[in-house]
Amino acid sequence: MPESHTQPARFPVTVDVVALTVRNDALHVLLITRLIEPFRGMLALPGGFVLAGEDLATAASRELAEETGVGRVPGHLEQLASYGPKGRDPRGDVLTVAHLLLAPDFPVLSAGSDAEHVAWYPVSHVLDGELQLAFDHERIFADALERARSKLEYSPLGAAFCGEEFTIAQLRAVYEAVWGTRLDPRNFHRKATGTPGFLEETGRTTAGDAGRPAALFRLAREARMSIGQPARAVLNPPLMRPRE
Amino acid sequence: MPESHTQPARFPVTVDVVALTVRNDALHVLLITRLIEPFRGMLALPGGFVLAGEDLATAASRELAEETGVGRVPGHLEQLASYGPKGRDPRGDVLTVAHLLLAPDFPVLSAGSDAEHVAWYPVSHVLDGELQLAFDHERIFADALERARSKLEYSPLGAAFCGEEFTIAQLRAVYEAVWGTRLDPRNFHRKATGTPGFLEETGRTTAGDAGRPAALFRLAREARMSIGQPARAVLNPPLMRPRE
DNA sequence: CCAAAAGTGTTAATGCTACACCCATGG
DNA sequence: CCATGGGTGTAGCATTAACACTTTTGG
Repeated sequence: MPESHTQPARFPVTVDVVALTVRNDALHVLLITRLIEPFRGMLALPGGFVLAGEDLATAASRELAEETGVGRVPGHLEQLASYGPKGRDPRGDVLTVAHLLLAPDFPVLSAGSDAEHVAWYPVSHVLDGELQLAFDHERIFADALERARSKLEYSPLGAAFCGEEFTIAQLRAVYEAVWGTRLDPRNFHRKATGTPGFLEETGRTTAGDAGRPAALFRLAREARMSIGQPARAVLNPPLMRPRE
Repeated sequence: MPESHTQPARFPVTVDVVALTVRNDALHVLLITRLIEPFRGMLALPGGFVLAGEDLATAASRELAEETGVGRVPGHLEQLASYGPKGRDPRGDVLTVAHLLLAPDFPVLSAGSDAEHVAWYPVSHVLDGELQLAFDHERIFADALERARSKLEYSPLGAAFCGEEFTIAQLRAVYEAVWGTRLDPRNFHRKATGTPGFLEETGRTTAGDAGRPAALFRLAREARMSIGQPARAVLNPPLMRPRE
């Protein structure tokens, strides 16, 4: 970090969050409707300016909490990448540090902070162009989706979409929704339960649904560290998504 | 990117680069010796402030070129992650966007820009604590190393450490240096040459060394896109590093 | 001819895919 | 007792790891 010849410029820095969840077996993304210019009336990723004395992860979860009206945002938050500062905001050069949240479905209290409408939207509607995003958020969203998809292969973070306890079928539904593929239930079951350090049996089972009750699992201790925290538990060999 | 209640703070933004290369079969990292406070006399990653109107990748390669005295920096440059802005620089809150460069061995012209000594250092000396880095650069370095190691598994970027043309043995030496493991030459050869879309035969061979001459290869067209550019060619199935 | 490095063949172990089959529950 | 989903067994295929062996050069 040596000094440059030129005066160091100072930039406004924002955090934007691509929050993903699975509801009704479909992947959804959290979007706000902008009520002010620029891009008034358009959809955008939730986010906001980093305040003085604040860290990136702090800013990201603060903004999310403010805009969704949730006390503490559940799930796994991680940094994605930074974009800019050149030419991505008509008002001037703004650097944004994008983040990725993988979360269980949680209700958003729409009139969160400053009258910006927040809601979950199906990812498919963004991908097929039916919903358009402001700024360069479409690109950030695409990068986030690719990151999420590849994370499921080699990390236990698929479970970040589930609650504390979940069945193998629920976990499989996550993989199918994120990857957009069908997976063989039997082979998935074997792979998920057979991977050391991934899942832990709770001993309890579901009841009330059709068919045989399913055993409930939770993330194993070592894997649980990586939800919300930077630790790196790894699935080895990876759970590979089918190619083309 | 909605407005916050508070006045948006403005931050100085730097780019830091973890430049890696393989020389003498050992992984090396490019470091500068700081000649000014803070951390005067200590080693640090090359980098500097992002200028007004500049993009992150531009700033990173500009700083690298300035500090090494090289016209155009060779190899593959990609963004790693952002750190800060809180509490990482004693002079105040500075956000840094770290980058990763995988490059063939190139000479650094030491009196590059503003009298900061630049040189390649063995990665092992940083890992074992013999060399200590300023700021939070030790952590950034660790993240970069892990990124480089995993990139070799599923991307063709190992070739970014080689020149235009290279033998399979040279490529294998890269993998061994980065991963710190030995690989079976025969199996590596088969895997490297047998992976579709990875390598392309040039038809030419080496001469003058001991033993049978080796065939020279270059990256296949589709894989070459990902050197220096954001494209994502993928090795599938991955070339896995041995675990523990 | 010998040493050295490049490159090929072969075999056993491992992991994955596909699918037959059994298990446990609700209606 | 049947439909529904949970869960296990197993055969065939692909990939890998280990290593014997052949090829092609320089000395």
